[in-house]
Amino acid sequence: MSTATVSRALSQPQRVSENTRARVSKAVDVTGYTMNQAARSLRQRVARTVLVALPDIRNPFFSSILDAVEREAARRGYGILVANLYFGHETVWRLQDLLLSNRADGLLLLDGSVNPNHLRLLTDGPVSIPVVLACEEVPHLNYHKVLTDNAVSAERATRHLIDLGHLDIGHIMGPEHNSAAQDRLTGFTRALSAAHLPVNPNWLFRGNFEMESGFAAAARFMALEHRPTAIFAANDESAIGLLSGLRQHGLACPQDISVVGFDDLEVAPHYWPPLTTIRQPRETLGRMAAETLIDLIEGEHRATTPLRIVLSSELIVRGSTARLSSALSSAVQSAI
Amino acid sequence: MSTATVSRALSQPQRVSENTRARVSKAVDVTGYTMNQAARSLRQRVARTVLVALPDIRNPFFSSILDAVEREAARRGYGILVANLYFGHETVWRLQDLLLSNRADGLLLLDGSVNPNHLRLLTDGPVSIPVVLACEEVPHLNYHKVLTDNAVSAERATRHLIDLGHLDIGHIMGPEHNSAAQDRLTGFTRALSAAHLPVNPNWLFRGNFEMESGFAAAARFMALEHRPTAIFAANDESAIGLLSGLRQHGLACPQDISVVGFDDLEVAPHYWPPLTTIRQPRETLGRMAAETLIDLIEGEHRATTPLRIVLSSELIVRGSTARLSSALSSAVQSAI
DNA sequence: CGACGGCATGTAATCGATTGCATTACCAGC
DNA sequence: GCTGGTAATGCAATCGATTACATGCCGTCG
Repeated sequence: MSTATVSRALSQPQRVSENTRARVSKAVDVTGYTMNQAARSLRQRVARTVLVALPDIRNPFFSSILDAVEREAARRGYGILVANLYFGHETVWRLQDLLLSNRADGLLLLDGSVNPNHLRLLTDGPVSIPVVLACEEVPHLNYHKVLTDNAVSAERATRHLIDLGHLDIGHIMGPEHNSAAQDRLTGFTRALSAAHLPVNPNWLFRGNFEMESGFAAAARFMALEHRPTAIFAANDESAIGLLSGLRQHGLACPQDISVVGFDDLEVAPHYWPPLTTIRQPRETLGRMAAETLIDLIEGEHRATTPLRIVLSSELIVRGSTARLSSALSSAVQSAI
Repeated sequence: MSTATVSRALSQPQRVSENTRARVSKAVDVTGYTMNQAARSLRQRVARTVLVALPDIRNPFFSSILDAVEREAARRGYGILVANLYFGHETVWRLQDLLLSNRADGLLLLDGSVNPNHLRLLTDGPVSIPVVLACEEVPHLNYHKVLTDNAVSAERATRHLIDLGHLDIGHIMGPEHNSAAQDRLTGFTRALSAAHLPVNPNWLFRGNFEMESGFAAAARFMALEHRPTAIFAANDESAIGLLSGLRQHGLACPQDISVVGFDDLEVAPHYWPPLTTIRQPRETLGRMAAETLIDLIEGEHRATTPLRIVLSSELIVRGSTARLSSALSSAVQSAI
């Protein structure tokens, strides 16, 4: 039997006779044969691997998306190669190398902080590499995207604070060049405007999505002469850092201050106080992003206009937010 | 110029003349050439990729190790392929496939729950695959290992509780077939024995390293007639779940109960109360594991007896443990 | 009966980089 | 000027699976 027949028996069983198929699969069992992937990749010019680039793999938010991506990829016979970009501080060159050298067939980018021009080299170069953006957008790039509606969700979270009677509301922002952070800020200001509340620039704290930045914001918060009674944090980690910092300064949540987070980390319901937050459909997001990318690699959406899949998220009300007690409302105080 | 010369210019620059080297690197710049990794892998029979198999990538403990591994691997020109084993529930077959099909050159196994016999097929088969175990041991396997001393650390953590005057100490265990969990249990009982304290089987709560299992343990804890005054949890996640559950039942930490965790997750210092815990050198562990594996792949430690690198960890005392107030000591109570 | 279509299989080229061996070029020493 | 040695380069085989094309076989239909 020729190698060609064996190859066909394994990859296109319907192309060979019943008999041959049986003989081949028996031989495979006996010898423990496994196909050499390098040879196949070389010939087919395809790696059956996707490159996942994320801002910070240690962050459980991203790693649980990665988990979903891995599962979906495995289901479709793909492996995943992981690259950590450290919030865009790592360059895209390394990615380019991995992609052009035929180690990966496409890029799933979870980091909105990368340089759009560098990224464009990947898709607009001599060979156009399939790219899907997930979680975060990269400005001015018209790629396939799978996102949650950050602005709407942020607006929702902020309105929740307003509904509880809060009039003085601050925000812990994410990293400056991060689209998700920008969208959440947009939603935040939109909610305030809709309620005819001013946006006080002193109450916008720059953060970077990490716990320490929330913790640091607490010190700046305490230094304020006039403090907000509620804070919308751009993610759960900053919310937790903030709460930890405020507690050190003797402020109690939710009695003295209400805090809303974003992401619904695993720890959110078990934190004290349990965190009111926005739950993103992480599993779905990862799965759909992987699906979209693999479809793209296999030539599905090539011709169509870029997809933009927006998933909706959910406000989970827990213990870190409470109705404003009138004694604390500075607005009320000043009205008296 | 022949392709052979170009190949040599790129991979063994000292083998070609100054002049050729310059011409090649110029041409590379101009054309944006990147080597086809599949072709190289095929010829050299090497993938320059390591497979990292871990129990749960969503767990920040593992993902931060993964981060360190990725960094070290990248430094040495290797990519990483990630496989999630879900605490050994996924079989080793998929790994075997990846390894034998030349997609990865070696296995870094962070999961001690896999079936040792299946694993042995990888190393004792016709082709022996380099394997390094990290974090967790697999029983009866004499491979290279990079570990923290779980037993000693657990003993240390437990002794801390004893030193605070606690006499009734419980333990939230990890998954049954997990070596790290077993070692931590061993350390726990060793510390009790050394202090001539009995190990009360009612105070050993089976967990699985996840938050929910700690939370569930809280209910069983509350149902006890005679309750311990301190708990050593096999990891921070179970500690946090436990604390969350106990709080729901009205118990305050550390006034009513002291809790020690293990791992020093990022959230540990920001939890309430801040968690007393064991800090493992995660970065170092990941880096050394990757180093060892890549050395092994490149033929370094092949002949030598398996390395066993044990890293020491550190007790971090924070707010979740306190001296036993005599009013609460059941031992004291019964003595009255 | 002969032609033709469809199926199963074999033959050989192909993917792109590496590498053993052969060849050429160049230099030093006699 | 010739020889021996070394350095630089070229030639061609090689890795293992895939696949275009060719071949052979069988059954059907005009």
